[in-house]
Amino acid sequence: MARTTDGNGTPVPQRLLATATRLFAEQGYDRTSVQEIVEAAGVTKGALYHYFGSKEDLLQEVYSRVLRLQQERLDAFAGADAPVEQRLRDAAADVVVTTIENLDDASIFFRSMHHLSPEKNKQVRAERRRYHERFRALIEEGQEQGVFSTATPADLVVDYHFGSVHHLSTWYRPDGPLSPQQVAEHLADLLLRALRA
Amino acid sequence: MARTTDGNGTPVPQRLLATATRLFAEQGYDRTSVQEIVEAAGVTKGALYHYFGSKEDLLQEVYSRVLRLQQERLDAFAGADAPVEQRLRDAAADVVVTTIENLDDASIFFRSMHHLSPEKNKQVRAERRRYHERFRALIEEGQEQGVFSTATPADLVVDYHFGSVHHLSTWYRPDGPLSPQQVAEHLADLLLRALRA
DNA sequence: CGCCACATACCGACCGGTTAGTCTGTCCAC
DNA sequence: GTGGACAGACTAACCGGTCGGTATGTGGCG
Repeated sequence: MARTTDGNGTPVPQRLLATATRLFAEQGYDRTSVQEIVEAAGVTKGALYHYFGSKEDLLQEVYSRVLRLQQERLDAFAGADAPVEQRLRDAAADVVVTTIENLDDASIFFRSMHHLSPEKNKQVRAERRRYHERFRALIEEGQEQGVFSTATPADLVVDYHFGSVHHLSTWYRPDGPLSPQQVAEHLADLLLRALRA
Repeated sequence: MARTTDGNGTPVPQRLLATATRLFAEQGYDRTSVQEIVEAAGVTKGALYHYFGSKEDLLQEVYSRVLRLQQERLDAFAGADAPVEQRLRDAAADVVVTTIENLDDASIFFRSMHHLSPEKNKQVRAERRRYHERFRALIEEGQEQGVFSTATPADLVVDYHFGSVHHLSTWYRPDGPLSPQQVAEHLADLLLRALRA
């Protein structure tokens, strides 16, 4: 029997990544020791360093997974065949839902960015900027068509919205009164109302 | 001659706190060693532990300073003699300016909260809730008077705005094109426009 | 004025504990 | 029997915090 699945059904690398994600979100990157991760995943350090080059690689994996997912979803919504205000609303609401559904990833993302080495950080920032710019383009499109106000620079509007998305991991609780979809609707509403020409 | 000022003009405790604030903001709490702090402040560990009980106390000092300041300012703006939309706008803009002017404090605040011990964390959260509720009351006042839309729960609006404030430490750069006041005007505008009845 | 008693401010060697990462060895599948 | 998939003991570098000691200042007293 291949050791890669051990007692559990999921292969070791995935299990390590999932465990690390949970622990990083709960305790923070620096407060989580490699020993803790491997124990929780039911393996030893040998296994971890067999699949990952370093503890930091584990963190970077979380980042690239999140970024890839969000970028794909944004591309889909932004490129849809609908009026720009509809496309922006859908994209804005979707990123809220996706963030809430992966709250662990989100809190790691915003809290532990500065733990990455300069090169990896640069890489992440670059990908993030691409995402940012895609979103901004959507707003600018609406401004040019006259359906969105031009009172506020598009850049700032993007940061305004992503600020609230970023903040979700601080206050949103799954057992609270609002479902992810409801929160998403409200936040998208606020954005669209702020943008009314 | 009193040693408290050593070669430098500022007294040792303040110097230690200022140095720690800068380093915590630059590298994060866990990544900053006590040794590093005392070296940068030009003293030794003996001095630090003479004035502070622990490394954590240093962090808590930052928190209580920020919270006290913001609460005072909010109280002043919220209790002013002006229409509610004016008071909200002023308060919303002021917290942006104050945050930008103390960006180090702000990034520590949001990034290192979970590094505080449970008791201290609870204390900080309680103070933060008071602040949150004061702000919410302002919005509810406007909603009751019919000048603000009731489409979005006041709670969520508060989190929406503070999300963007929180996010400032991620993207705002002093050498960017916008002054703190300009950013504050824009963000307050966005909030007020989103709230138009 | 001079001297002693004490407090304050700080130094820096040191301690127990923890950490990320390494390395050698074992075991099983093919 | 060869190579991938791990196990787990080990290391070297730190870490926060402590502690005995010292230099300087201050107030009381004769």
